[in-house]
Amino acid sequence: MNSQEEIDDFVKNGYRDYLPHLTIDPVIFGYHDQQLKILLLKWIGHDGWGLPGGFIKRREPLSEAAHRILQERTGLASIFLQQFYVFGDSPYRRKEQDTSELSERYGHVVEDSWLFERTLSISYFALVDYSKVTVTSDFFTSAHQWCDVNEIPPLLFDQNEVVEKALVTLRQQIYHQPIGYNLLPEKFTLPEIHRLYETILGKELDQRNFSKKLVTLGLIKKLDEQRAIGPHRSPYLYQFEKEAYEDALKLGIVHTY
Amino acid sequence: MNSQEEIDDFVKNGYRDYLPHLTIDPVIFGYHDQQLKILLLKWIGHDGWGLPGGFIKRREPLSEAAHRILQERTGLASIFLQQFYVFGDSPYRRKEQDTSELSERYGHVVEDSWLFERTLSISYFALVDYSKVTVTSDFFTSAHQWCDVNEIPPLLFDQNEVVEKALVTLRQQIYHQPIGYNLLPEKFTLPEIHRLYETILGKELDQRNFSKKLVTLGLIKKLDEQRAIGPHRSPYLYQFEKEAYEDALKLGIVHTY
DNA sequence: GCAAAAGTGTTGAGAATACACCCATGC
DNA sequence: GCATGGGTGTATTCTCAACACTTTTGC
Repeated sequence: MNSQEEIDDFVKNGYRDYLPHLTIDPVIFGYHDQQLKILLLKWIGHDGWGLPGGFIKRREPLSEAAHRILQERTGLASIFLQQFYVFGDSPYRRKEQDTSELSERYGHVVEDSWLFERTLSISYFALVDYSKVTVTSDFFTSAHQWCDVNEIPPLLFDQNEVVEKALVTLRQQIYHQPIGYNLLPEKFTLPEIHRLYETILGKELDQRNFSKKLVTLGLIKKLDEQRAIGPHRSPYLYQFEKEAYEDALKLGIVHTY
Repeated sequence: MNSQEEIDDFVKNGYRDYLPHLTIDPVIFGYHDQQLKILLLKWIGHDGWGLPGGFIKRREPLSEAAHRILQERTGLASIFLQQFYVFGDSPYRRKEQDTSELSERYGHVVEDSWLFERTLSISYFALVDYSKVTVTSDFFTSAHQWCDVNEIPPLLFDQNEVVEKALVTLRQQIYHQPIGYNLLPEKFTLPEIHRLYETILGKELDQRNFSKKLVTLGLIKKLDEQRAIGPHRSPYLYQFEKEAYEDALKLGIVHTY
């Protein structure tokens, strides 16, 4: 959607293809090299940064919409993506915010559009390796950044609360969901997954206890291979045991953090 | 909303007051006398039973809408009510189901209405004392029942899945949320809360370990009073410590079940 | 005194925590 | 041989689970 006609049609008639009043706003966590960041976009018509987002097609299953929106924005498919809350306590319309920049870029004044209606936000969070992502911009977004989770600026609407809740949920589920799948190579070392968990949880984890726990729970499996990493001892390689995560989730096994 | 004009206006023009494509469908758990039930309604136009539900007003905060719908249906306010999931993977319209009974009761054929559009369901669960509830019917519902959670019949759409997920969530949160507040008197006995937890969890809990746990966690506090209960030893009274529940939730303290 | 319900403590097993030294590799 | 990072075991504490008898009350 980049030509002037397409945008024109979307602003005027998009509600024919998409459900109004509802957006999917994923908090996309990106991990790389011991840094945990989230993807923020600069939306036209707003000064600050905000979450990516998109609309649901009229006949599109919700979870499909979430994956589509993520893929359109990041190019990534088959990603861990989970719904965690609906934010809908703000009854205001977008129009009551600022529409002048949209009007300016759009070429003429936008008086009314389904885009300005009140929206409820169905929030998902996802985990990606941000070094592998090429963020796609569109007409409505003028910039993007990967922002460290400890340095989130004030965001649009109630989105700081959204991000906070996403982070809490992610941390709660880290031992129940196969969160590392997209962030580590298929075969990885203990130090790698250790750093990943420390980064996501934002605190230190005892090296020996950590590996004991993951192996005892059966979440990972030691392989009979090592990786050469230069002038140091060669670490063993491990693999995820996906079934164990699923069992853990079903049985409600719970761990301390 | 019971007069013919009101219903007429709602069917034709309700979308002016309410957001289309979205319903709030609370799973209302009712506890009384060691029984855990859910409220089911018979909706016109459908053979089977279904969950209660309602629409969100255009300028109404989401959580307010949830409480309003619960109150309209049960008469109860200030109830424990929590959002737990959005179900939206079915892309079908209601119209593709059966509208003949609505047409029949409505007096003439209903060809098209915003009511038949595809809806996503924002699901909440609530806990009430069903002996204190007077269920309110309306034009669209012809009967209601409190149905034991172990004997749920096939429900409309994907609502069996909704109920199942509500029950799992309730059981997971029973030690984190002040779930007993509306179900027990302000001062209650250990056997009372013990029976409540056993009923909700659907299994026996060791009497001694159970009370130790609740007291150790600081969730309840022993009072210096007893209650006379006839020809038996008088049990002590206890009170909830609401702050402890809130701390438990924040700190992510976790228990086995 | 008897029937019915409430109250109370201990033990053993398993899990979580805290903690420090030796090993492998490439230069 | 040395610098760097990886690997490994044990002792202590705490939490969970299992388990049975005595006390109170009203009749």
